[in-house]
Amino acid sequence: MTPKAERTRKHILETVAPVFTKKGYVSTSMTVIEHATGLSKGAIYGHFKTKEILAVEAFNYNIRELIWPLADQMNAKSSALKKLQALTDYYRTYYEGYCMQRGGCTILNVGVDAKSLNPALFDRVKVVIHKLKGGIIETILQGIQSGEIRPGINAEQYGNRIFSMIMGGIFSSTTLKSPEMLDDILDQIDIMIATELKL
Amino acid sequence: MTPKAERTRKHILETVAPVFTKKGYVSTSMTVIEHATGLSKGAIYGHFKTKEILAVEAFNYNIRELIWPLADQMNAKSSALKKLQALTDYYRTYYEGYCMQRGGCTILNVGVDAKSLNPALFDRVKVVIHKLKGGIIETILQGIQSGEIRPGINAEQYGNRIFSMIMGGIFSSTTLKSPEMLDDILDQIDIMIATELKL
DNA sequence: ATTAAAATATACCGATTGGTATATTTTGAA
DNA sequence: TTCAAAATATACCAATCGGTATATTTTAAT
Repeated sequence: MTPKAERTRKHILETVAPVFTKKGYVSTSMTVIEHATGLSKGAIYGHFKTKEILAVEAFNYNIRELIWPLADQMNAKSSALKKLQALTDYYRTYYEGYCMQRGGCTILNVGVDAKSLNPALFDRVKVVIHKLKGGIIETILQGIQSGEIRPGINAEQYGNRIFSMIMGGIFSSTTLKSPEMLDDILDQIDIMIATELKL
Repeated sequence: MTPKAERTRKHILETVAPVFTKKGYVSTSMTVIEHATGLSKGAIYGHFKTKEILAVEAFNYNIRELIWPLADQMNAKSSALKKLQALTDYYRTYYEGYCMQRGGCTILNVGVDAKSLNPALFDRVKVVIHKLKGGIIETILQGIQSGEIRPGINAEQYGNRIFSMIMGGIFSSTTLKSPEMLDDILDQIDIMIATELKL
């Protein structure tokens, strides 16, 4: 790929990704994409064969920028409990740092939007959710092995709980425009970790 | 209104409400509505002035069937703790009883979908959420007054938590098609009530 | 049974949808 | 500087969008 093409491709993805997150797949028309990117349909279709493919790649772009920093922050810690702390800390800055700038939570919005509208995209969301949840579960298991977390703990159960609580907090915060609701849920997760998981 | 008109109006709303919930506002075209109801555009526009009005009324129809049974089940109990138990019990049968038959959770789906697509509808969702949350908060306050719940409890905080956890559980369950995730969150809420709220 | 009104169907409207064929411009190696 | 290839713009396509004017059918009171 030509350097110019690579630049344009990235430009399209980074300007279009938040639009898809905010407006959804169907409502983000090619005309909207033309205006947002300042490019013509010819240019856009030169880089992405269909709108559906563009939506999937935009989602992947969002996830790359969303999951990587989170994984980095978690991996920077060696202790399992500190990794979980890094998780809640990440989402404490999430609302203002990511959500507001990217048209909402990509996982939540695309998860709801693509379910019965774009099967390829919905499959991708499910994979990402499984990865995210899997990371939490793995951390809990690591904590059990290292003696930080109580051995009797059901890692998958708590992984599901933590994930669901974060998603619920994001839904409440974004629809009611009150970041405190997410913060409070994150505090609750911290308490749950300290009182139920911690050995 | 003529009895026939009233029947047709109800027929439209009850067949179209789950479609809007499932496919979202923009993707539910008038052609889709024609096929779903077996009626023509002429008939539909005879009962509802615009698509936006139809969507709002379909949402109200959904909520009427969603919130009323919940309110009934809660009001049937006199004790605050039993009212909260009725809340979690309601959502324990929710996934199979309502969600699956109505194209998903109306509050979650419309909350995400209408946010940047249909302001009138989004305002309605916010009102409904406030009512639902308000009912939980009121119940907690009643429990404090009756001596069932610890006096120091922040009712609004716990109301927000319970609501967010339910929404998060519904999101997880519906996107991953695993009802157990919602059930587990509901168990967690019960535990939270028993260990933190209960006097 | 008649009949005006109410309910519904038909046929159409301009605008917009995703997508494409082709013309034009831009790029970068020679 | 030249020039083929790559990138982008233009102009268009059929299909579908929400909505409406009008014709037809159905209703229900007389």
